[in-house]
Amino acid sequence: METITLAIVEDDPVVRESLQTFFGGNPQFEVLTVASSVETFLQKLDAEAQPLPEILLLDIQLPGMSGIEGIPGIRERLPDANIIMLTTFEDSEKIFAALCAGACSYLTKQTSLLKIREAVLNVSRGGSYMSPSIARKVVEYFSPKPKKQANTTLTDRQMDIVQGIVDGLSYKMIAARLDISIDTVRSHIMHIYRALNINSKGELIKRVVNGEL
Amino acid sequence: METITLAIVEDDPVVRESLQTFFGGNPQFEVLTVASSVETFLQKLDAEAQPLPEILLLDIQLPGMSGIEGIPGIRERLPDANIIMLTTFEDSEKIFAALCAGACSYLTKQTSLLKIREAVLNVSRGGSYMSPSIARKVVEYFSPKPKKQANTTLTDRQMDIVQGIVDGLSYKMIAARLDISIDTVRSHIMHIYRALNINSKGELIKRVVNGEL
DNA sequence: TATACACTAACATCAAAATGTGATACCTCC
DNA sequence: GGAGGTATCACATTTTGATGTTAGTGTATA
Repeated sequence: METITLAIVEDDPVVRESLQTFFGGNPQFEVLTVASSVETFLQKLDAEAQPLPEILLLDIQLPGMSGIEGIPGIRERLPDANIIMLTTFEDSEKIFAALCAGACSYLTKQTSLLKIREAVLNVSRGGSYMSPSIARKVVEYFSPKPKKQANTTLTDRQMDIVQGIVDGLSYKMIAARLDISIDTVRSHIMHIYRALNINSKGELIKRVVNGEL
Repeated sequence: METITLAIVEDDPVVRESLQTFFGGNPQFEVLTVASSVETFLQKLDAEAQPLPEILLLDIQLPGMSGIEGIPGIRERLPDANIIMLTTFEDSEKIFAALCAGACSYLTKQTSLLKIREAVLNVSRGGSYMSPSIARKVVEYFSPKPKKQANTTLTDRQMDIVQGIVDGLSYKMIAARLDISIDTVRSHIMHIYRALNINSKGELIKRVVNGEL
């Protein structure tokens, strides 16, 4: 089995050393770099011309730049590394900020070393692992939304018109596409605007693109 | 420890009975209903006025209605149940369809019974668990997109104008909001359109809402 | 310092959109 | 069979949007 190379960025010395000892003492892993902030981590990467880690364990609450803020910079230097967040924060905002920045796994600090090891292995194999509470928040992101207000139902024909507008067509082009007169298009649009309580193409497009229709 | 009530919907008799035996033989769990299709599952729920399961293990490939198609109907009768998908499919389309329908966990069928048990426990505690390969696809949904083409950078002032348009304001209203003349607004918009190679508010709004700016 | 560029603004023009009224025709539902 | 809704179209008006040119002012950078 190949060894998995790691880096650890964590400011709490207790946690940091615990991780270092745990992974350092396991021949399956090799801890290449340990730092207590994003800034020092990047410096160390520059200084030592060492092999690059495959996986990075990254805290969020750090002196200086936060872990999340640091992700873009880290990914620039380590484009192939997988980033595992390891943090006490469980609020959706931070979770999604981290994932959107490019983290591929997110663990709470209560996670046992064994589970962290499992996460590292999974990530190394191209998978991922998230703490249960985090995973729940992530799946809930997808679950049926509370319906962004009454889907003021438009008729089929009205939806044809809406589609034309969203496609960037002028009234004239919509008329041609649907083979009706431009005045009919105007009439439809007036009714649509009234039904939705709007008064410009812009608002209509926003609603559609936001999935509110 | 409270017993966790389960239902199983799975057409493959081997898998079904294996699950039934495993969970049935563990006093921590109670298997209330077992069915081989969504239709028969719902019938059984109606027929037997039994306690409702907290957690449902649901296959996707089923005779008749697919597991995913069945989720909305199931959630109507079991609004409080947590649905764990258990399936061979690993394509993003099915994963996201299931999650969007309201599933709260997604396991591949290779998952060991012990891991399935872990998933059930996690879900029962209000968390979630996904197979590593599934979890990876889910986090990748969030990860930085391949940058939908050059982020043609607009200036701060231009972004102010864009914001106004996206907010559904007319040129006149934007001018008032930014305390500049309407001609200046026009001038900015002309430059913005040129920079982005577009020629209408509609296209601009579409780009912004799609996060291409 | 000279060049480039962002922001501001006025003036102008044509195309398009927003809004209104009125009218015919076709459904469906009571 | 009449009431109400949808779809169709015409005609008309006002407002907005899209595009262009020109130009003064400030700032940053080569």
